[in-house]
Amino acid sequence: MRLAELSERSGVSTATIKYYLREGLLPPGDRISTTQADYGEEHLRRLRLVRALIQVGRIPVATAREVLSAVSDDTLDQNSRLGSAVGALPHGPAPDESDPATATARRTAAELQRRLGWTVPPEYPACRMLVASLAALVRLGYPCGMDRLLPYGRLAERLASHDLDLIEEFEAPTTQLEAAVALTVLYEPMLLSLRRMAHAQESARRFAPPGEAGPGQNREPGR
Amino acid sequence: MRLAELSERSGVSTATIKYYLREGLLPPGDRISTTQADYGEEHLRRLRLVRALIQVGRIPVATAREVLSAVSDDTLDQNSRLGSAVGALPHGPAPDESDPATATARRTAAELQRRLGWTVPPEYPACRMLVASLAALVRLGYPCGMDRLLPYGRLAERLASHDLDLIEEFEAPTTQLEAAVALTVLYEPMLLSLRRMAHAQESARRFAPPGEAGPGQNREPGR
DNA sequence: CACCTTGGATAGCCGCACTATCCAGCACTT
DNA sequence: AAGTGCTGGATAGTGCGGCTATCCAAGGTG
Repeated sequence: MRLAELSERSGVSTATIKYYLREGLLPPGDRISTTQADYGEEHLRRLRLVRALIQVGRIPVATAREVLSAVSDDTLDQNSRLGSAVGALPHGPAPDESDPATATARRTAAELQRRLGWTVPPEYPACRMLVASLAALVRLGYPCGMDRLLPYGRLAERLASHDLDLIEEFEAPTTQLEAAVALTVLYEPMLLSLRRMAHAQESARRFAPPGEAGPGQNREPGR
Repeated sequence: MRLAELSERSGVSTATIKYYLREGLLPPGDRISTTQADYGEEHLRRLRLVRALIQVGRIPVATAREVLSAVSDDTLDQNSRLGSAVGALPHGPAPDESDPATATARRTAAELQRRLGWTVPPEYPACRMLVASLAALVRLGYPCGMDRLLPYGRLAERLASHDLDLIEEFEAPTTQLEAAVALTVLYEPMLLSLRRMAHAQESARRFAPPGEAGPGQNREPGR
């Protein structure tokens, strides 16, 4: 199919598709002539994935390119590719080493891992992200003792186990990797929205006057 | 204290503090003379909160202003303030109504709520965010049946219950609201990093050759 | 009294994600 | 065979968000 059709079927403007092609998020189409190229179903799939990562997963364009190129990097084995892809995801600002709260947070994270029996190395991006988040809480004076963190950790373990079961259902290596990335990234907003909904629900249950039916009202959505 | 000292103690440049003052994220200091103002510990606390929301929670400046002004809006009762504050948080792009996947996602979300016994109204921002995430998964052809979603929902319930226990420990109404916002926003990156770490851990446990100790290696952190 | 700092206002910068304009080469109609 | 309208590629521009730099006059300081 031509660019215009790809655009129509995906709902993405031709200008934006050209931009993604330039940025290497989408492989170029098969050249038919000097001024014409052909795109297949595979391009459509990939484009939809890119859009989902960028719009729903809120991943920067440059990051999406890194993630996707790691997925299809056939110089690495399956495991390394997954590591590279997930490691390339954004993971927030680096912890501020000049802040004493960071040191506290690092100790807390290490202790948490010990209690959970985890062995994720501290330089792993997700681990740094954990330290940065904990440091922010410490700095604000909110308690984040083991009693708070352990339940979160155990729930995370159950989520992960559940996610990997799902991923193992895919057979083809690249499909499996794509699924791993898509599920890591796209389940994140889902998980967060479920948590916020559960907050609303539970807070209504606890605090609302008996007459009211649902959670409290909210203001207009931002975007 | 003066602006310079506030800057030094918070680690935020004076230029940025001035910017926050302009944007209404920080109340103005007590004017001592035409050219001098005095800031107290409360300003420092608030500034740290703002920084955490923006840097760790990745909330846009304009949104942070809305959230914080809702927290201290004394024309509303406690419950409405919480609703406004959480409702003002970013919740991603609106679902694309022209896409049939959105309709599917909406039905799935409704069914999920029914099965969980939740009654969060569909116009609630978190609910729209859920629909948008589900629609993206549907569009990509990934299954998201009840068997996948229910466990996530039940885990979210347990997280929420745990979070509200923590929030109830705060006494003063405004402190409690601040805590609610801070914990909603700042626990999100923590939860996501724990999930990613658990992925790494579990994936190493399942797939790594017996000799290896920890999860697979990753590339350099982005920021 | 000379000098330095402060807070306030304004304008500028940078990165990111697009978007608009041009252009020459096809391809399909008539 | 000639017009006409699309095609893909290149390049430059736009809008926004989050700062950052510069300037200024009024105060405080030694």
